[in-house]
Amino acid sequence: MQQRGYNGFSFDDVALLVGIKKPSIYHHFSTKAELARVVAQRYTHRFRAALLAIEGHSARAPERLAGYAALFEQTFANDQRLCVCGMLGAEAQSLPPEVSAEVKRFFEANLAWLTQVMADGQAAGSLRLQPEAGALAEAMLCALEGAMVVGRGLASPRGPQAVGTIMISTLLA
Amino acid sequence: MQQRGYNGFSFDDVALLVGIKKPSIYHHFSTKAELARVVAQRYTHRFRAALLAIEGHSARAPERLAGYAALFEQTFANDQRLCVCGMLGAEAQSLPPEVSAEVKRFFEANLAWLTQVMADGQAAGSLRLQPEAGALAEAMLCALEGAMVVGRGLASPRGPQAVGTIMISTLLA
DNA sequence: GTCTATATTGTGATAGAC
DNA sequence: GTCTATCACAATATAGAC
Repeated sequence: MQQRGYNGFSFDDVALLVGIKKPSIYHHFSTKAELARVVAQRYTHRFRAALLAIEGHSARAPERLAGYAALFEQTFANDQRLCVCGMLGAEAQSLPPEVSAEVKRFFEANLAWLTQVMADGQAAGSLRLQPEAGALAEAMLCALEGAMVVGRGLASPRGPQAVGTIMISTLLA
Repeated sequence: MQQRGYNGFSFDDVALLVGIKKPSIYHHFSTKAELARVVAQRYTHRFRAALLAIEGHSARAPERLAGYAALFEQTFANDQRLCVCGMLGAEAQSLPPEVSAEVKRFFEANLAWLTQVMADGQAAGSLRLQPEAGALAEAMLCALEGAMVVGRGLASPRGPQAVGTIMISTLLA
């Protein structure tokens, strides 16, 4: 899904990848939509865990944002893989509703976390006060998701970390 | 292609859309890859024309950037359509080479134009001097492409114009 | 849990008439 | 330039044996 998208992968691809035959997949997932929904759900769950790890590791907002960008970089550095929900977000209009609903939850969780980080940074004096925290969060998320798409389109090794660094430098107080 | 992506649309969809039968399409495009390549090429060509129009209409960098963001907004406002090359960029790893090559040209042209606008703004004193113009251009492009993906994923009416406005306000001197 | 076999539909593409 | 008819194949999904 990260490499070819929901419409670009088939049960045959999955079967080849995990080493079982195509019909055996149906023992684990009833439909393709259900498989994609679970993948997106797990991805969001692991992403939330990574956000908690950043909070434990970094105290100040700029460092937390750098850690956040590093999450995207780790994904992209692995053969230019896209964020699962970035890829699915682009395909949202041709996705089963239960899958796009999961994608929506991912973005909402990211915006909520980023908004809190931005607000903390503003209160601590490390981040600029304008625009408001929610707007800064939106810009950061869009820039990183976009960096994966553009980096892939350019077939460029330059990934989200580079764009994240640029964004942070414009966000500092 | 803007709504469902390269892997998400078929010749049947196109036939229904333009009102001819599926095989008739082959009189105009020899393969699906060729059709996508031409669509991306035309899109890039029209986008270049729109950039020239912005130059003629706005003189200062901030206004030109607002006009640039408005281009993305116009696309997105029409039923949350994605930038053709943003959609194809996400799918790049499952695209025929001649199509992804066209996508690459689109992003290169955008970065070149944006970099010039940023450099002009820096020289005129309207835009911040750090980071360098090329980095500001990269951030702006990624933020706008990402805004379409995230906006779609969130099923939100909030589009690239809103994110563009946020970006510009962080870029002002 | 995994398999073989198969149903059913969709898809890119071609042949050849008009 | 468009059509009907058709091909070859790939897709999601099911039936039923082991």
